[in-house]
Amino acid sequence: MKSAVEPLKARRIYLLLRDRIVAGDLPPGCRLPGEPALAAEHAVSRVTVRRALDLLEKEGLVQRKAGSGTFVHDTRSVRPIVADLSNVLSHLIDMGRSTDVKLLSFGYVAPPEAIAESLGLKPGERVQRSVRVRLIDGEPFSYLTTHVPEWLGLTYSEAELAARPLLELIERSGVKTERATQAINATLAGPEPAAALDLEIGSPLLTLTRVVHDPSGRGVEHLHALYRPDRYSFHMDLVRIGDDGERRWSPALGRPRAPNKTKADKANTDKNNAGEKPTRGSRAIKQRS
Amino acid sequence: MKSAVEPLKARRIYLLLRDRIVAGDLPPGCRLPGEPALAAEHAVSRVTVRRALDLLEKEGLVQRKAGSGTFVHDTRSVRPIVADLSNVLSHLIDMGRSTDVKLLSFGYVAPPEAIAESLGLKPGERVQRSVRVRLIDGEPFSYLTTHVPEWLGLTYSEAELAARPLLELIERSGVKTERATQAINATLAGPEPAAALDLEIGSPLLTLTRVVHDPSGRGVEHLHALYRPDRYSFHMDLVRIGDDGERRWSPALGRPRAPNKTKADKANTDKNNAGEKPTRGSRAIKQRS
DNA sequence: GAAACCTGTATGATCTATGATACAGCTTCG
DNA sequence: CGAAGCTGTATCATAGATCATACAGGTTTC
Repeated sequence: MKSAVEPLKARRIYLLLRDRIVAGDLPPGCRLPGEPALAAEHAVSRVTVRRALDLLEKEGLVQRKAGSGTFVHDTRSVRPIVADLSNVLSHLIDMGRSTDVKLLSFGYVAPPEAIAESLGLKPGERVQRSVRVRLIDGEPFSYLTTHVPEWLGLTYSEAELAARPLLELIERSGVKTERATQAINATLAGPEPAAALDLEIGSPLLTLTRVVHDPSGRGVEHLHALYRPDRYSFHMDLVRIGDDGERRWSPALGRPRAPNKTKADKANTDKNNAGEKPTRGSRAIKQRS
Repeated sequence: MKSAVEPLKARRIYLLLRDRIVAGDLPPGCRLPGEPALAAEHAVSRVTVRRALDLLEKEGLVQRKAGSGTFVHDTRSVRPIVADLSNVLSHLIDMGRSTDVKLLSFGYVAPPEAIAESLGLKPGERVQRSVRVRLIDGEPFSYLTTHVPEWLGLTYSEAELAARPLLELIERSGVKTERATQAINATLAGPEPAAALDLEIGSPLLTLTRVVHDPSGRGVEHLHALYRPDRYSFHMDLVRIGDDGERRWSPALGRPRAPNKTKADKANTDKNNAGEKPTRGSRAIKQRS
C-alpha cells in the first residue's frame, strides 16, 4: 500500500496562512485568529497550528506576543531584498555593489552531455567547472554553477575566478561575447544548494540558466544560477513605445530608481546597505559584480 | 522540545537525485545505482529509497524496469514545455496560441492595502478581483489573480474576462497603457493554487507580479501570476550592441523561434506532442493571448 | 541452466508527527 | 481587580514515516 507522500499538515497550514498574508488578505498589523480557532477551522490540533506559526515566525511574517496574540508583521519596511533591476539586459553585465564570493568547487572535468551540446563543444573537449556562492552583507543569496570551455578557462586562475566576475575574465582573454540565451524558472532546493544558501531542503529557488556565445557562435559560458527568492528577484520597468498602429513594450532604461543616479543602466540599486557586517565567510573575497 | 521540521527523508533523497539528473551528472539512459546501494550510500532504508524513486518516476525523470534497474529517462524529447519567449517586453502582450481559460472567481471587493497602494487608488475605492487558470492542451499551467480599479472593470463583463486577455479589454475601454513594472520570483504552492494547477502542495512555482499604469500614472492592472515551472518558463535571447567603448546587452527581437532552429538554441525541443487531447475544462473558453 | 543482480512486495518494530487534553502565565477589557 | 482570551508548555495516546528483514519474480551474464 503506497501511502502517497502527503506533505506535513503543519506545512499545509503554513503555506495557507502565508498566501493569505502576502496576498494582503491578512493585512500587516492585523491579529490573526487564535490558535484554537485556527485549529478548529482547519481540522487539526493546536500543536500543528503552532508548528505552522513557528515557520511563519521564523520567516518574519508574523510576530507573536504571549497572552495577546499573533500579529502579521509589516514586511514592507523590513524587506532588504536584493532587488535587481534586470532591464533584461543590464542585469547580465553589471549589478555592481560589493558582494562577497565563496568558491566551493573548481576543476576541469568532462562535461555532461547537455552542457557540451549547449556550448557546442567537440566530443572529448573538457570544461572548467566551478561552483560559487554569492553573499551580500555576509548572507548568501545565489548559488552559481558555471561551465567554461577548457581553452578559455585556462586564461585565468582559480583565485581570479573567486575575485572577479566571470564575464569580465572571459572578455579580458580577448573573447568577444556576442549572443546569449537565458531561461528563468523555479525549482526546489536540494541538499547542497540548501546548505550553501542556508536554507531548508525543499525551499523554493529562482533559477537562471544562461548560455553565452562569441561572434563565431562558440559557446563560452554556461551558467546555472539558483537564487534565494527572499533575497533576490528579477525586476523590470517597461514602457510602451511606437505609434498607435504598432505599440510595443520595451524595457525602460534610464528610469531613475531612487534619489539620483544617471539616466542609463549602471546597477543603481543604491540606498540600504549602510550598516555592513564584516565578512565572515571563510574563503570570501570582495569583488564587484 | 521543538523538533525542527526536518523534511521527510524520502524527499531529501528525491531532491538529491533530481539535482544529479538535471545537472547531467546522471546522463539520460544511464542506469543509476541499485536501491540497496543508494540506501547504503545515504544511510536510509531501501523503503525510503523506493519512495524517492517513486517521486522521480511520477515526474517522468526515471523509468523502472523490474529485474533490470532504474534508468534515467531522456527528458529532452519529453518536454512539452510551454516555452515563452519573453524578450522581456513582448511576453506582455502576445504569447498567442490557443489557450483555455477557466474563471475561478470574479467580483468587486475592497482592495488589500498593498494592492490599493500599488495601483494608487483613493481610500475607499473598490476593485474588480478575478482569479483565472490558464490551460494549454487541457493542462493548467498558470494561476492568475488580477485586480483592476472598479471604474475600469465595469467596462467589460465577467464573460468577456474569461474569453479575452485582460490587457485587450483594458485598451478597448479607451485606456492607454503606458508604463509597467514587473517582478519575477519563486514561491511554494499553497492549497488553492496547488489544487487549481493540479500540483502537490509545496511544489515550486514561478511568480510574476505586474502593475500597469496609464499615461497619467493611474494604475490600471495589478497581476499576480503563478506558473508551473515544468510547463512554463521565461526565455530571452540577448545580443550585444554598441561599440567597444560602451557595449550593452539588448533583447534580440525578431529572432524567429520555432521552425528553423538556430544552432545553439536549446529549450526548443520540438517534435513530440503530436497527438492532442481534447480540452476537457468545465468552464473552459478558447481565447487568444 | 544457474548464479548474481535487480525491482516488487510484505511484515513487524521503531521513530517522528500529530492529536487530545490540561495547566501556567501574560494581556486585554470591563 | 477579575474575567476572558491569548500564547507557552507539558503530558500521553494515536497515526504516519522509516527501518530492518525476508522473500517472490524478472533480467542479465556466464
